Amino acid sequence: MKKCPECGDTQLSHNKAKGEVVCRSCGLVLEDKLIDFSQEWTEHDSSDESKRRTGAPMTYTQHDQGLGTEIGNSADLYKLNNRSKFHRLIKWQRRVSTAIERNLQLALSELKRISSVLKLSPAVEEESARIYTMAVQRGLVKGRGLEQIVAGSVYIASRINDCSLTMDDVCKASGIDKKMLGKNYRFVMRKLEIKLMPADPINYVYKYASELNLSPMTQTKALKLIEKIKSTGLNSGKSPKAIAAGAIYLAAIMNGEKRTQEKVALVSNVTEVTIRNRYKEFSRKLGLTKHLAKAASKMEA
DNA sequence: AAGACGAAAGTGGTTGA
DNA sequence: TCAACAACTTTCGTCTT
Repeated sequence: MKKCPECGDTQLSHNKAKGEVVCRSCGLVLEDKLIDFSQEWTEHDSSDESKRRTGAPMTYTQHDQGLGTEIGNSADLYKLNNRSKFHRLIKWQRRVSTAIERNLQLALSELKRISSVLKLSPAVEEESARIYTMAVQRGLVKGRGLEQIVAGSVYIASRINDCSLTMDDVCKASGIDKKMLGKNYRFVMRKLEIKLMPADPINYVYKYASELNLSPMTQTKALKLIEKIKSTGLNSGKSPKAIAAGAIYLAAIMNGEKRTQEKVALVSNVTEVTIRNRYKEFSRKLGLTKHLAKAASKMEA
C-alpha cells in the first residue's frame, strides 16, 4: 500500500480526469500525468456530443473566429439570484468588444445574407470572410461603407475559387452599383496585395452550355476551341465572358446544334454584336471558315 | 418574320506620360 | 491626373434565309 511521504497517510485519492494521485489529508500531489487506461470513447456519429474531443472548427465567418466567450442572456439568467451582477457583466462584454469586432459582426451578417442569395459554397464564404477581416484590420473600411467592402470581398473570393460569379451577380445580391464594386474590390486587392488571375473563360462554358441545353460533345468542342484561342493569344485583353460566348456559338454551329446569337447573348450577358465580333475573329484566325461552311451545308441537307 | 450583319456613337477600364 | 486606346454596349438600318 502506498503512503504519503509527507504525512504517512494511506488515504490516497485517484483523480482519473486530471491524471493525478492526491493525499486526502494533506493534499500533496503524489503523481501526476497518470495514463488513463480505461476505454476511450470518441464520437463516430453525432449521437452524443458529450464525447466530442474538439469544439467547433475555427472560422472567419464568426466575428471572433468562433473562439470568444459569450455571457449568455437567455432565460436561464433569470433563475439566478444575483441577476443584477450578470446584467453588469453583459454590459461590460458589450463595452469590451472593440470597434473592429462590432464592425465584423455587422459585416458578417451582411456576408451571410449575400451568401445565401448567391448560394455561395462554404469555402467561398469562408474566403470572403477572411479577406474582409484582413481589410478591417488594415483599416480599409474606414470611410468607405461596410457593404461595399463586403461585396468586394465576396467578388474577390469567388474569383479566387474559380466560380463563375460575375460582377453583375454580386451587384444584384448586394445592391451596390457596378462602378463602386469595381472600385472597391480593386482597392482591397491592391492594399492586401492579392494577385488575381484573369477569369478563365472555361468556367463560363459549363454554365452557358447547360443553360443552352447543348450536348456534352459541343461543350467539349467549345473547351477545345478555348484552348486553341488561349494558345494563340487571341484571348488577351478580351472579356472572358465574350470569349466563352463566342466559342460556344461557334462550337454549336460546328456540331449542328446551332443556337441563335440572341439566345447565347441572353445566357451570357454579352451583346450579340460582341458575340459576332468574337466568333468572326475566331473562325478567321483559327482557319475554321471551311469547317463552318461545311457545317452550314450539312444543316441545309 | 426571324436572324444575322455591321456602322456609328457612347461607356468604363487600362495604360503610359 | 489626364489623354489615348481597345473592348464592349446600345441603337438602328439593311441584308439573308
